[in-house]
Amino acid sequence: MPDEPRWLTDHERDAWLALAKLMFNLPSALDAQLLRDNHLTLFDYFVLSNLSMTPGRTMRLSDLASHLNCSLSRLSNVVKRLEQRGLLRRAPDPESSRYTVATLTDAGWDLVVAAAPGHVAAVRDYVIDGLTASQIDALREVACHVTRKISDIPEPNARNG
Amino acid sequence: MPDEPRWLTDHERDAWLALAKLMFNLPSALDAQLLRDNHLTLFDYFVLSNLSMTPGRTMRLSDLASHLNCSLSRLSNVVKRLEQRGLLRRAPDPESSRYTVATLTDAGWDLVVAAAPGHVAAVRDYVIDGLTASQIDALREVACHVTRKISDIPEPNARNG
DNA sequence: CCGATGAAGTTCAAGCTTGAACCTCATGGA
DNA sequence: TCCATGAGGTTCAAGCTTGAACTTCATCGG
Repeated sequence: MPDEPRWLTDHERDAWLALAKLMFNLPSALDAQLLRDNHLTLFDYFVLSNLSMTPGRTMRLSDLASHLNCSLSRLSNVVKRLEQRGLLRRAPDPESSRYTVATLTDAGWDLVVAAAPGHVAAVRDYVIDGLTASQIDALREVACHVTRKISDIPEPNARNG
Repeated sequence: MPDEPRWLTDHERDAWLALAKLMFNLPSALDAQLLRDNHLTLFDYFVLSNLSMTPGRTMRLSDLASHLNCSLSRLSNVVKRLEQRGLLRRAPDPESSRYTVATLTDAGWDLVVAAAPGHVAAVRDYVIDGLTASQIDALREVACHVTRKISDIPEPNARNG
């Protein structure tokens, strides 16, 4: 427990609160568009989209999970539902029967193709359009900084000095 | 349906994917710290923190809900749990019996005071520290831009031109 | 060849969010 | 006075996420 915590300055707090608001509301805004127009959550879309960009439209579930930074448990549930809807198929990996691969079906491909324009338009509308090139640059830098810090997770409370 | 959607450039896509990763993972990282150290979710913390900064430590639920950009239904559930834990109390608003106000208890205040340093340290660690002043500025501008676009929601698909 | 270890994936219970239905209270019109 | 309207809140069912327990498969040591 530190003697005197380093509180945020006004400048920092404004930035943090704005980011927090974004973090709370952007996912549901993007979910809403995809659910309304394509009956997909953003997470579903990312799963299908990742498969669609892979040669063979096929990935191991464990690779997909680390790409998406999600638990295998969550992915397993989502993939099961997507399979029930006929958007992808699961099969044991022919190269090593201890993996499972997911393969996008034609219906899944068609759905990604149909959903992409609306989704990209929403991303443009909510995020990208209206920003200058240097703001987009700064956004990328800041977001990468944050995700790097998060995935490090060396030991949040390490204070052995 | 647009003839040819305006896909993202590489530059734009890098920024968007980084933001998406942040959006998916920062909430759980901050939740994890608060849950581990104070048995609070980030949303719980915001509720208590908002009350703690209000004169009288009291707010109407509907005001709280619009401050937090959340549904009244969600807030009602969360407030019920926080009340069961003795962190706040609900009561009809003395000024107009059709409102309900939530008031932070002493235990709730103590918990916010105890939780704040660790939470701020996590925000610093994951987000603020390591950014330059101009990056913090850009973060605020970009995040405000996004939240403004979201809360507008004039008509996502309006294309009557 | 056999058992131990560990990674990949599934399942289940518990908890949370959402949206719809519902209740209550205040206001406004007849 | 009485009913209609509508905002504030609550509740309930349905769906999703999480973490733990469990199964299966491959690798490694004896």
